[in-house]
Amino acid sequence: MTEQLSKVYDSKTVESQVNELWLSNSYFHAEPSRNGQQRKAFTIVIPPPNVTAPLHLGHALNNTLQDILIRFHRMEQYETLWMPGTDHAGIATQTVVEKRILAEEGKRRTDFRREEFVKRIQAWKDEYEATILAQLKAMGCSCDWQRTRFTMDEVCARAVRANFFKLFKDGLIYRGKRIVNWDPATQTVLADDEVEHETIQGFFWYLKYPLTEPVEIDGRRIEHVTVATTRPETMLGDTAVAMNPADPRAKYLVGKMVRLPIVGRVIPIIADEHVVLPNPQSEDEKARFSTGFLKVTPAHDPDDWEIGRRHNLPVINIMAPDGSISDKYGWQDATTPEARNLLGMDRFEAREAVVDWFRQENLLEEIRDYAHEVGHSYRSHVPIEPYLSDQWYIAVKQPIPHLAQEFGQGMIEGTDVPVNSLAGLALKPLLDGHLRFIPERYAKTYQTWLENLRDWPISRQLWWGHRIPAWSKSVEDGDPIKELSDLSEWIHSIIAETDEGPVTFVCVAPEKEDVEKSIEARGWKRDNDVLDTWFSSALWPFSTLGWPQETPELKAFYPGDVLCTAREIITLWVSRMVMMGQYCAGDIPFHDVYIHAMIQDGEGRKMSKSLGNGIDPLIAIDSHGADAMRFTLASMTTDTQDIRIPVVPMTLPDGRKVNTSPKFDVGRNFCNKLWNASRFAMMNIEGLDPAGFDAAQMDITDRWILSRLATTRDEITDSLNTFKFSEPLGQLYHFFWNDFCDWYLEWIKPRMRDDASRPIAQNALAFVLDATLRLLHPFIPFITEGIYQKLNEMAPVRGLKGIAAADRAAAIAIAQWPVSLGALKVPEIEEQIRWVQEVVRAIRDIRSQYNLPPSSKLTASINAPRGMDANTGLICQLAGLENLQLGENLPKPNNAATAIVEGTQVYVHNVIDPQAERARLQKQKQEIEQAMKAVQNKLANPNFVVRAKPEVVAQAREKLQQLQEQLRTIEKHLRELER
RNA sequence: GGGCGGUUAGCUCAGUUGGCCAGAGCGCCUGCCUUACACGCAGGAUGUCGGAGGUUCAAAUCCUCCACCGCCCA
Repeated sequence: MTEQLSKVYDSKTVESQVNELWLSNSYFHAEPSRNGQQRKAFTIVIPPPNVTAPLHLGHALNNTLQDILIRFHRMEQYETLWMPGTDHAGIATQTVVEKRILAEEGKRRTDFRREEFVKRIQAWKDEYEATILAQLKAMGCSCDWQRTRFTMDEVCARAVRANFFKLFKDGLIYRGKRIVNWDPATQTVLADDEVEHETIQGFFWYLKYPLTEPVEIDGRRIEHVTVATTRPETMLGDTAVAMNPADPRAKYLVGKMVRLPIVGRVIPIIADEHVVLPNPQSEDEKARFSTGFLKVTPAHDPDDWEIGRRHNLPVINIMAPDGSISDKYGWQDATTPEARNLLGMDRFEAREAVVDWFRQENLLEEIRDYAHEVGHSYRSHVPIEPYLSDQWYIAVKQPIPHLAQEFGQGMIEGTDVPVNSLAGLALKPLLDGHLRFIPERYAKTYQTWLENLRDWPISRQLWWGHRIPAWSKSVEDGDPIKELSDLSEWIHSIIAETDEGPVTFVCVAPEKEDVEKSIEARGWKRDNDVLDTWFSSALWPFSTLGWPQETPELKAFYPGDVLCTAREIITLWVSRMVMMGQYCAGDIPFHDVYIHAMIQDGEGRKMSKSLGNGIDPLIAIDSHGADAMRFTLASMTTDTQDIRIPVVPMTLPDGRKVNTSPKFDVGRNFCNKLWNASRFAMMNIEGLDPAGFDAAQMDITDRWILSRLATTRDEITDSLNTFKFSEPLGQLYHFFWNDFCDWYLEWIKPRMRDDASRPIAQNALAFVLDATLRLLHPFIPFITEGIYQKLNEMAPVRGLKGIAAADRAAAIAIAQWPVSLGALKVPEIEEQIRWVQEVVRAIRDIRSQYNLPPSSKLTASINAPRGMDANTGLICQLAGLENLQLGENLPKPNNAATAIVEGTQVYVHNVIDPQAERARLQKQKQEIEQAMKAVQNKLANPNFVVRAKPEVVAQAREKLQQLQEQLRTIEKHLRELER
């Protein structure tokens, strides 16, 4: 005798056994050679989690959804690849390691040699990579683990080098001086989208700048102009004061000079339309706060940089990269004692010192409160400093001539984006409908971002990342590139203007270490910076498959199918993958982008470390099971953009305080129910003989459950094909819990004790259980696999001879998705059983209201049309009747409670409580009257009868008729009670 | 500032192109340890569909305005 399922469902045991089974059999390994005429490929690349920290609940959601799609397609017999891996997350990882080393050892990054420090980060990466991969496995993710990649491993590094060289060769990479978003804490530049904007309660300081000579305006003697600023310390770098030419004072002041306080620099007043005219009544806050005079600091403000360029102003950088005031980076006239006093101060210290100085000198006119948005580093969270620096850029709107043939040329209509530019390569597929977002609304985010895209700064002043493969030598005597003529085949060069004068940069082709060595031997120096993390992430869909080599994997699995990610990633990552996919691999990396919701706590707040409201997926798995967590997450996934998961604190046996959520109970209860129903089923299919099945001998409940199964199967298949997750789970929940457990299993019990009906029931039961497990498997893989394995032992063959087949797979993970069971759908049977259920419910209701215990057997009769009497047994069984008569025009016995079920009357005999019965009937009467009133009002409205669709009117009339009939019956019963 | 989303039962959410008395799960109330399951079974109660206008025979659903909450982008 085969051992039955254990009495209690224990998620931990099941999960570890099943993981062992899956991994030892490599069921998730995708093989390019299997992909061919018979099998289509289905590919998803994982959004590689950052090695910065363990996965959180958002990752759990993200990966659950991907796994559902992957398992569904694998069961549909696609050659399915889910490419796993992790991201080095340059700045984020370096920052956490720096923080930890500072906290634990009191050392800073600069106390280490570069290689040493990178080694320390590498160790961190190794630890977290292992943690993350283990977490994914614990969640049941069916990734192709043998292909696990890391954005900085050799394979990915090769792709990065190849792409950089390709871009360089195409002239898309250049060196530029720009005002960048500078993070003084981590001392690196940030891309626009790495800057977080926060509203800060700050001030506008009004500073008086003395004119070198007083000016008379309308008889008033003007000795100074007042500028307003939120960053007073930057005044040290002012090189002009600007005013709007439309300002009436402009004609007197433009061209005059002011003496810059503290520094003593004499700077001009210039006219520029950028300056906002003052207007105290304006809607525009800027106008209300404006004095009409704008201090211009080209080195420390992007707008001022533009003004500076228009007016050819000097650019004076007064800050060191760490944000302190310094005369070592371009500030040459810091000669006054006041100015020298500020050197070395932090920017915020300097701000106070400058304001103090103005106050003491009576040059501080006013201070006004001002709430404004200040950019903060998304990593270090310190305010961003607009900072002038030399960086590497990618030209995203520059046409690429050699791509014109394949992708076309000219501007995309209504934009300034050339079709054959990088931005165009990403935008066009969306406009052409080849790239689709689900939900659709997110396409707009993508589109708007690409249409307004600026060049992409790709260099980062970090040690952790792909070091930029560019070498430089300054252009002192002649052209240094000449000395490399022997290597010209392997290098490309550009000349750029830098702080130190013109410099030649060369980029070396990938895998040419000898060339690198050779040029270094000739005095060329490699760039110290690394590439933006997104540069390597952009290549992920094909770097992981071996690009630039033409590997079998690349041929079989590129382009992929779906990308599943969060919405804040659309611009950072999705767009760049499409861009580079087109540019490098000649096609978009996926055709569907599924954007999932963000998980919030019960109050609608983002889960975060600082709020302490996060839930660790491993805790959820520990307390409820991985399947339960997945079930809950998937069931909450509709197309809204947030999902709220109430968070409650919990203390573990070991004393740790952690968070969990009662929401996971939903999933756990479902799994428990599934386990027990399966256990019950298997107790009853022992000794099942497939040959003993005869479709002709099935009873109506078999036909009904098969029909429901077939319907459910089709609904779920459609839902999954349209990226719905909550809906199919709801359908499965209803089918399994209500149809299968509440009704079918109850009806089947007596048949299992009867030798004649047992073989039929057993086969039907085994088949339905098998199919149900398959349909559930993508959502709750562990438990379904665990039960399936047992089912394979108990009943190795489970087809229904002559009407339905079930393939015999060694594991449900690779078993076939149930094929269409359309022939088993019988609407008339579903309708009949629905009526039976209604009758049973009506009798149970009476039983409950009269407090008749379940053990008491009742007698009932039903006024039913002909043909329903076949089902009396089903009703008796589940309504607890010992006697039931069905017939037309049966009289209502005395002392019977009555119920009306869709035009038929149900009498439960010998219920002797006239008062209670009267109350019941009165209540029903009221309900019916209320409903009638609504319908009558409608029909009384001539406009309704004339204008509404005829079928709607007919429906209403029919409804009214039914209600009238019901009312008459109730009234009759009420009258009878009076006697 | 621009864009997007949300506001439906105590909680978390469904509600297709307007059309039966607005649904589910949890929670709540009543009764049950009915030999698969008390993480269960049976039954029950619960809604001014954020507010105000409008369109329509008919609005949770369409339009306008407002309020509040949230996210993304600058």
